[in-house]
Amino acid sequence: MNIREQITEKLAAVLARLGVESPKVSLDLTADLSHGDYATSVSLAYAKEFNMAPRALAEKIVEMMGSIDGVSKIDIAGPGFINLSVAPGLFWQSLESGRTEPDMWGGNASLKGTEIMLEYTSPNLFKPLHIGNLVGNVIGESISRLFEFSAATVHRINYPSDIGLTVAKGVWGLKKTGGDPDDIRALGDAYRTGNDAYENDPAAKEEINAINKKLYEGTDAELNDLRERGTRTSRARLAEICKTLGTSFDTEIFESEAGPVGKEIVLSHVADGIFEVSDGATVFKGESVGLHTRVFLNSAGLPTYEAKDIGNFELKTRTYPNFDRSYVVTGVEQQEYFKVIIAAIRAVFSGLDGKVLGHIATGFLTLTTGKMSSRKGNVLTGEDLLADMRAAAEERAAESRADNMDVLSEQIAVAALKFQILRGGAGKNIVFDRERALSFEGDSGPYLQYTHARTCAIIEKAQVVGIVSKFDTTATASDLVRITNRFADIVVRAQEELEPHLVATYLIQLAAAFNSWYAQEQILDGTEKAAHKVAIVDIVRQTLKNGLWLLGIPAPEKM
RNA sequence: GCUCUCGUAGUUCAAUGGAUAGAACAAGACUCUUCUAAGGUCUUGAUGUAGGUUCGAUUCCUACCGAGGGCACCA
Repeated sequence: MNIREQITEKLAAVLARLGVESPKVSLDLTADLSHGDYATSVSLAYAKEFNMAPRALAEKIVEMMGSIDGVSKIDIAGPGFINLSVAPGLFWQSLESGRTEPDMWGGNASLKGTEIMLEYTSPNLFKPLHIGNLVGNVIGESISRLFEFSAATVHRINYPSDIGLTVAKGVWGLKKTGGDPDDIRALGDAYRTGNDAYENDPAAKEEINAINKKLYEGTDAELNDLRERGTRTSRARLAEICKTLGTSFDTEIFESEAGPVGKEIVLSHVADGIFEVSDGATVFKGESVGLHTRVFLNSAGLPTYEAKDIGNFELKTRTYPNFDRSYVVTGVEQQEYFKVIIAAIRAVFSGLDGKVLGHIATGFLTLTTGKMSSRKGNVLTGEDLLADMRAAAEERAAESRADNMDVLSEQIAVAALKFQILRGGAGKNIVFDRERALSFEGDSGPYLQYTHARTCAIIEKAQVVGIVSKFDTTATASDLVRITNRFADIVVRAQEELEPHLVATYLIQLAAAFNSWYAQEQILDGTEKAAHKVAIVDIVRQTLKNGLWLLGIPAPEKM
């Protein structure tokens, strides 16, 4: 039992003795370190129930709690908060455990034995990676890692669209341009050609619709071949980008597979009334559960996106029948859509009681200025954005100490991009400021990387000088040490709330505290205190490293 | 029309119903003969409006104003 649980339990016991039935105990990390490490407002919350002044109740609670092992100080402050300070010895003990098992530092086992399916990224093949897909990838990957850091088994699932209008536009474009379907550039040009034609040329629109139909039927060998090859090319490109971004999927489910499966399931649940036929279409009436009606099979009998998602779910559960939770990460615009889909899934599939089915919404990414540096002058793609970051990073990387400039500039670019996406709440829209992201200053991914690289440099130098790092367990705990030790608490909350930004803001706080300390303190000062200070640097280094990993941001050792 | 998000310094973001609403950027002033200045130190500056619930509201409720999304055969 950790200190937090001990305090919570003791508080609950005291309240119970005072006569509160099933007391609610809040125990928070203090916002201000001068208030101690943990604070509770129970005395304010229960003051009225006891008809006592909050401070008087606080005094009574504190008196009844007596002393707690590992708590060095209990204060009553302000209107009646009870502030608790953790004994320094406990910090050193905790931080030391982080140095003994560095990869586990900050992690927990709260989801041990839990199997989680997480679907994210889900791009349209034949089309360059959209910014929305990129945002989904970044957030999905980070949430995956948060789960893994709580000892869950995570299955990363990609659900690419390999059939439908987008593909038809690309295939039409390939025929028109005569482009090589094995060449990613030709494929991009073909898609753009098809997309423009679809919007501006009515005749072409009809041809594309016809191609779409034929592709669904799968009867035209030439079209099938173009689709096949284009899909392969596009997937290869996607794999490269995912590698850069640090994602590796366990399973891919294609829209073309999900369609027929979903259609069959929908048809088999018309008789039992889950789906009904309305105006020739097969629909799910969401109104009964406060939602809206959606079409699952259109009047031509073809599966819509809705039915495909039913099929997708079926295919996922065939692969991972023992899952406990299933999440899909997509843009907020699909929030209402997924409420209906989840309701339909719960109606259709049995055995889902007690299982979590969730939709994680990500905000839109827009740019501050109207000027986008799109390569082709129209829409800024996820790839363009990454390339932009990369170009700027190369300039900085050239002045660095890194051994491999190419690797470093890519790492910096990924950090800059991901941090911008992960610094705010997951469902909030992201206003991407290119100038700021490219400056690599202030609160940013590269700032965190730089701080990490700085800690690495100190550790390396300490080794050269021959210092054996070791905590002085009699020392008092500085703010930096106390902040560092909060890592595990932050991780738990971020995982429970599915909010990577809690980790991001925490790391900024940690890095700022470290850099401030670093500026005042000579670490390798030649005294016996150096061993202690190096140990602190080492655990800060590990915290930054593990925290960056949670965000999916690489942590280079030299910059 | 119905419905879901969201309105916090000039800008971009924080604040699990709690203490003095935190950062960063921008502006200005300092700071590298000392372990990485992508750093550090200091100064200025904000809760859309009106009510309500509460010991306490940026947070919860209602209305209004403003921005964006969704609402049947597209994905």
